[in-house]
Amino acid sequence: MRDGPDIAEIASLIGDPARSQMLMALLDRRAWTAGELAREAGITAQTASAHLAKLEAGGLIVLERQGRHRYAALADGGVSDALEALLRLAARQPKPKRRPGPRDPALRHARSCYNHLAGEVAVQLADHFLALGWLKAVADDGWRVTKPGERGFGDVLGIDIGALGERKPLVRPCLDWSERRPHLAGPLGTALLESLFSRGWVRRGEGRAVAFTRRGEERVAALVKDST
Amino acid sequence: MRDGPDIAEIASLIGDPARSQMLMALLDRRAWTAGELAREAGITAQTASAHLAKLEAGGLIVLERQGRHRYAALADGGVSDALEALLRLAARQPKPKRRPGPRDPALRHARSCYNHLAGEVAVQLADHFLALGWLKAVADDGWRVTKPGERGFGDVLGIDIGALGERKPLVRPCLDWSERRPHLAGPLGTALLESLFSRGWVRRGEGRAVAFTRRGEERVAALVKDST
DNA sequence: GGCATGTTTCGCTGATGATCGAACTATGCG
DNA sequence: CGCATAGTTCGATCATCAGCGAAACATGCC
Repeated sequence: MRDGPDIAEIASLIGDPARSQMLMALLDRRAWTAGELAREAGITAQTASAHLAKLEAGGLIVLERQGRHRYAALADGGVSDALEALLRLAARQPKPKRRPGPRDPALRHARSCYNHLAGEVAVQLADHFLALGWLKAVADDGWRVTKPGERGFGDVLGIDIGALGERKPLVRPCLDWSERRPHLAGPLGTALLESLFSRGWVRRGEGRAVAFTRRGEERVAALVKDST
Repeated sequence: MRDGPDIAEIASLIGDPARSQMLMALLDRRAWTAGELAREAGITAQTASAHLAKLEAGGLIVLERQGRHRYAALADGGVSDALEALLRLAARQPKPKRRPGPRDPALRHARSCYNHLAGEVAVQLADHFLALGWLKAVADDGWRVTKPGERGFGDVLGIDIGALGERKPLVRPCLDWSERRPHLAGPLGTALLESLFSRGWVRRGEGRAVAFTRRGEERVAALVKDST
């Protein structure tokens, strides 16, 4: 005799490691094929197929056939809200059993973390934005974009803060796995990575690695030096 | 080789039916003893003990010994945020396998749903507040308290809207299990139920039932008739 | 048509984890 | 001191479900 909706069913859908990894990948708001998600989660195609069917039945994702591919995407904003809330919860747990960081130097330097930038460079950029006063630390471990920040992100990086919408946390700190210090996540973090791609400052490398182009390396180095 | 925090671990903690039921109970922001939670979840004390240990290890709850009791409470607002996000996700799923509603007429009429009021009366009240313009429907299936609403809730029910704090959704619709129409949830829903208790309009009945006193029945009937 | 690729279905196996009975410890009461 | 109540630990059982191999199905390309 329970009242209200069944939260356990939804949570246990997210609670499987393979499924949660797929959902994390989908947080970038793009649609992924079943095969891509299988590879991302490190499972075979059969298993992935079963997982996708369950996620769809649970209303967490929508599936669309297109040719011989089947694209999956998060069902709506409510789903990403829930995932992000869980992410925030999970982020604050110390993880003693985890390795201190990626062994690959390229990964240490710059990599993608879901839909934003992580690694050495990402942490340096966060420091830089804070030092310039583009971001301000606010209560409860949060960050806020300042007025100068709105101008700065627009002028220097071509990011229109206003266009990012009203989503509650426009930017929030995400603890960097290798650096153990925060880098930018949230809509602004996503926009930052997209800006770097579209300006040709970075390219996708092996796996999660992100390779800086010569021009990108120079521009970012100049930015960071500027603030010290 | 995963990046970022482990969302699956947290989600699977919530994903167990017994544990999720305990967490739902704890959403009322009070501290419950281990035994109470065991009864609430319909499991034995041993099992509950194991669950509580896991929830604590996962950082979802905090435990405090006091004499021979052990009180459990949600760790912080981040946890209830995540639970509410999941609740919102779960609420929109049709549940064909579930019975249409409680058989007990008393339960149909008025009962508590987590920390707010549910049942016939609760839905009537929601209709009433909307009709009076105290609440306004806003985008994305939400509700907002209007200026007249702030005065009304204060004058008629003694609820100080300003004192409810800045928690993002001050009020949100919660689909009523028996009526299949929304009633008030969120901080305002909680305050409403508390107001009814403190004014002596309702008393706790058997289980989840809420019994209206003679005076309470009259006052609510007058309120609702007013708006038609 | 024939072939490669992407996806799904079927059947089985194995591991995880929830559950409870029983016994044990800790606290409060008289 | 006993006694009662609250909570925990231990061990064993049992159901659930992720996972994969094998084979089928679907689609696009030549």
